[in-house]
Amino acid sequence: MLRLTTQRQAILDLINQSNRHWDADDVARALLDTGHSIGIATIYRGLAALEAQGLIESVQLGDKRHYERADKAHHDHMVCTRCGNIDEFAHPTIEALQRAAAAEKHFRLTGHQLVMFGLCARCDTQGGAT
Amino acid sequence: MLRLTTQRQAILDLINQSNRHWDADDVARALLDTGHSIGIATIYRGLAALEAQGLIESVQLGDKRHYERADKAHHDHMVCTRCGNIDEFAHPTIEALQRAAAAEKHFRLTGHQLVMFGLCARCDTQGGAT
DNA sequence: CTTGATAGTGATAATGATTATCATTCCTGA
DNA sequence: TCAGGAATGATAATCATTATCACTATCAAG
Ligand SMILES: [Mn+2]
Ligand SMILES: [Mn+2]
Ligand SMILES: [Zn+2]
Ligand SMILES: [Zn+2]
Repeated sequence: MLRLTTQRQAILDLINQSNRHWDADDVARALLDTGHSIGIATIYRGLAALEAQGLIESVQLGDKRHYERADKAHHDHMVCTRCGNIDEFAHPTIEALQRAAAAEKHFRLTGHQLVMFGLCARCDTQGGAT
Repeated sequence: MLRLTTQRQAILDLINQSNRHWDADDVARALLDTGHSIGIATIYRGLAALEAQGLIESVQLGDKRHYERADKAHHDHMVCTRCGNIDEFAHPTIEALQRAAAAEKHFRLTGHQLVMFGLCARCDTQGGAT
């Protein structure tokens, strides 16, 4: 049975009280900054345990796994390749077409991941060249 | 300037004469099996160099980068979580809707990656349970 | 044909995110 | 109170990929 320990509660609170996407290191830094003492291994285990319980969700972006609140409707992500910002979008029609594409190939779809890369509005406006 | 050395030619031939997706280790094993002697570092560099020239393309699947021929039209991937098989599909409407979703958020789209996970037709038919 | 500059190779060390170990501590239910 | 499972934290281990570095291949002069 999953124990909601002090450490796990701290991780969960941190994530639930925000609207962003956190990797393990983000969480570690934030908790240390707020006076918590928690080992990095515990953070990894805590994140995995919380996700297994459906209390948080995650996306694999590049080589890092990012965690976010689970109380949001399904959505996909747009990642700014300049500032790293992660925005979200939902598109029911795209989802439906995915199911159709899977069905057409007799593929039993269990999950998907759609990531769009590019420049967020802010980065696009500002720095064009290097 | 890019030199198409013996090693790089071997990598390129291997990939071009196949229809599958190769990670660095796949390439290493295949080349060793056919009598080639090539260091793993050279394979990584060769794959990167060939991709930079547009001679091959790659997809990041999980924690591994997979390379494939570049002479195919754009497509996305469906990965069987049981046997690891990677199938492909193209869906122009999904692509168009992605551009629309990006435009709506004033996001300058430069690339995307759509991966569907599930069971391929064969795995779905056969083993249901473990 | 010698150079010299530059690119490429291969063995191996280093990196960086994540997992595994393991001794220790915390909880919980009998 | 106590035994056993669950969790923690420090640290070692993994694993794909990169970086180093000494050495070799290529090529364009001179
Ligand atoms: Mn999100
Ligand atoms: Mn492909
Ligand atoms: Zn940005
Ligand atoms: Zn399969």
